[in-house]
Amino acid sequence: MIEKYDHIKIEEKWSQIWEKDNIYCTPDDATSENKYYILPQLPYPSGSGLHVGHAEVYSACDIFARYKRMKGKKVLQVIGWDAFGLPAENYAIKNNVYPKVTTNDAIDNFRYQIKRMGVSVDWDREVGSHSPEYYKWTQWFFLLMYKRGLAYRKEQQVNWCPGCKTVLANEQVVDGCCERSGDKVEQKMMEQWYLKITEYADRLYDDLDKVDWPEETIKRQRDWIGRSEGINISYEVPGLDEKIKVFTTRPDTNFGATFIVCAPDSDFIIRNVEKFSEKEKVRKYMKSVKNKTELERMQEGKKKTGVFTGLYALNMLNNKRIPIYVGDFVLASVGTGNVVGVPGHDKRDFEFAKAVGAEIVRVVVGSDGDKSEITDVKKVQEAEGTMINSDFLDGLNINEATGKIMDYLVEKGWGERITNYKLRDWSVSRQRFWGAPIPMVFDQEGKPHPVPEKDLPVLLPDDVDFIPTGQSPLTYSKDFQTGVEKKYGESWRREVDTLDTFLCSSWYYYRYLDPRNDQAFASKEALEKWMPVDFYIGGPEHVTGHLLYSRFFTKVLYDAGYITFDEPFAVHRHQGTILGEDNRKMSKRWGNVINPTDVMDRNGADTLRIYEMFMGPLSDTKPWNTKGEKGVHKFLLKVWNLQKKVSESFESREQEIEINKLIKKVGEDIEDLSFNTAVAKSMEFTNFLVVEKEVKKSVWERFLKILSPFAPYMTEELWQKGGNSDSIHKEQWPEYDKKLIIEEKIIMAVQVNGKVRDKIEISAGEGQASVQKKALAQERIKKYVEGEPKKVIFVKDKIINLIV
RNA sequence: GCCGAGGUGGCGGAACUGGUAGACGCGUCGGACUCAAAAUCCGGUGAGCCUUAAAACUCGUGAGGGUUCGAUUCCCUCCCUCGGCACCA
Repeated sequence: MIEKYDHIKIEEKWSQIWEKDNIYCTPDDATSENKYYILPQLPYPSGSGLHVGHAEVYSACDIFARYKRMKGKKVLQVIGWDAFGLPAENYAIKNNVYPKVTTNDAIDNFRYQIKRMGVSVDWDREVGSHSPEYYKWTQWFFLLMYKRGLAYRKEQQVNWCPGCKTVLANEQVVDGCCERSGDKVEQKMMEQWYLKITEYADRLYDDLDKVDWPEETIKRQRDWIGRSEGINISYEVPGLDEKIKVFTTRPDTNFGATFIVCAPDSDFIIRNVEKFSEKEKVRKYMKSVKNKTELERMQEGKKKTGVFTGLYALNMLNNKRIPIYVGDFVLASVGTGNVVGVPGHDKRDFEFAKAVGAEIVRVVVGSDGDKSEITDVKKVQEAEGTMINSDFLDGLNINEATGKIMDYLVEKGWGERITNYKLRDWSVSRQRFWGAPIPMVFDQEGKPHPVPEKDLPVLLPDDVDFIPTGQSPLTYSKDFQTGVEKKYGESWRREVDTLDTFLCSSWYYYRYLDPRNDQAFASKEALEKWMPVDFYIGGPEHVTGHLLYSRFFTKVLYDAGYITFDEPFAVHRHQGTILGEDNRKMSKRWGNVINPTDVMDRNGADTLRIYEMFMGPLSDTKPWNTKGEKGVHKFLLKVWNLQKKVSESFESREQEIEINKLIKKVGEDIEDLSFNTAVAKSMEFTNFLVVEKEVKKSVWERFLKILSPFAPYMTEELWQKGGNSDSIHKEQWPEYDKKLIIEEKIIMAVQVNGKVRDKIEISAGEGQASVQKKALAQERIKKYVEGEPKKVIFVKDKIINLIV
């Protein structure tokens, strides 16, 4: 009799042994050739503990890590904590507990759960972004940016969350609301620190060609950067001593331009409003727009409004005078803040033309050949087409015309080719406590100076009142300013804002390489050896935030000469969302939250790992099913019970063939991240062994090996029970024999007129003549085929199709 | 509105470069074990038609069309779901 499968006992036992033997430490003999760096996204240690979504990422990464190790790679697998951030601080405000305390509790809990899952992490390299040893380097990165002219202070309209009482980056505003609290985000003028990510827009856009990321992720990031190639055209404005400049990507339609519209807050308007003959109306309009709240703008939707300035611009292409308007559909921050209106070929321009009564001219004919007047929004022609009413452009298609007129405008000195971006500089100041202090000090005149590197880290003080006032809580800390005057000068003060936590997570993958280094964020040797990350799993929600920022940081490091590569993540994949059993997002509100600890309690860590992989493809959104979880447990039970059939003397060619096929299939599936089918095949194999009388020992041992990345605990137990004294996790991935997995007999479908009518057994590689003869001899085929078929389609080893 | 991903049994999902659709698991039905239940084990299970049963046949991968000996897979049109962006000129 074999003993019962007691997952609790087995898992506790091996956890301790593995930890004692430190079997998952990063190998010393790693080189840049044989290394493999696996990175699960840095988790935020929330108070509610590990989520099944985290467990999915760690399972996938760990299976991959274990597989790579067995294939001879020197694996670095690590974990750390994105420990600063708003939830801990909000909790502190409510319950008056210091964030450091709650955060460290949460980390302890996460660490315990991840260890219990059997994730083969090198715990000596654990990092937390809230430790001074870590944020010293976050501050160092800020100073590096500052030294390179990439960090600057500017007063500007910022996104302000009234709930969190802090500024947000564009990336943290979702549908006009704060992504954390859900409050409607307001616009506010504030002086803030910015990082000049826009300087890297082109490289961030182009270098996406170098990485192996999901196509849609690359596309989304490019859309976010929003590069558009166009031209700035300057038009003379009679009666004004300056020209008006507009940005357009469609200069080909310029013969159809009938007006210009400026944003109410564009530089041109602000500078010249006094000179407008209609200045009263314009001022009134500017004021009314300014008073509009975000909400009112939303409600008004796309309704176009505007007023005439009294000025005209001269379109030098056709010497037409075109009126200049002010309209709030034009955004000051885009292009030059002024647009040229071509109502026949841009819906927004059409709507504006209708609203103010401007002329509409057709200059492009689409594929439908329609040359009629454009009288309705539906007729606005924005697609490909051929130029008309456009002088020397007539007859060209719009792309040729665009090139030609750009050259012409540039040559005449009327225009300048320009690239425009949607990407804005990254606002990094936060009026919150629980973050890394910005390492700057202000002198008597309020001029900022960087804190010298030797004075880092600027420590977060303890004497802080968390009640949000809109001022950073650090403003009220005495400790924080203590000694500043002595160190830097009379009435010098520290910057009291903290850094956006996305700065902490923009470089964490470097710290793992050399986590205890106090001379550098990581040594040159470590960086050279381990980077770039070979495999990175993270959520799709970070495409335009974290992933973009990390790439930016890496490029800055590259330019500063610290590293020799300029993309951090060679391969990146996303995990999908795991829904509750009711197909809704897991939430306390719905009471449908599945807790990984409960799963491990009832069925074990191995079941948790395998079930999460078996649910479906990694990147899919998929619902949890507790019954399915049980099915996986049953599978492990079957494997467990097989141990009694293992026999050293038993021989079986069939088992030999099947295990060889399985080794091939599981290996390939892991490489493709098709963990679900790898599990399915292992189940099939188990079902096959269940009906066997005995199991050949070497087949059994190879099976345990390929199952070990998925079920590290049970396979270790069975491995050592079977007489092995060292860990199964130090074993190599078994090789398969190509000759053995070639099918000898094939069941071939016989089709008549494309419909399957029968199946015959043939030997592999059998020729057409022989197969056809067999097929025609079948009783069921005879029913359909009288005499010779008209035509026969034969694909070797696949199909025979008889056409009658 | 635009962009992206995707629609396969009762459910989660399989299916190589076009070649036996529905692997594997769940559920369900029937059986074994049991005084009984749970657990476990064995067998059936896309729909329809017919039926005591079996065989056979027909239909089936969101809808409609096309290419092909053959389409879940390729092409066109449309519908729906999810995700992203949202006056970006």
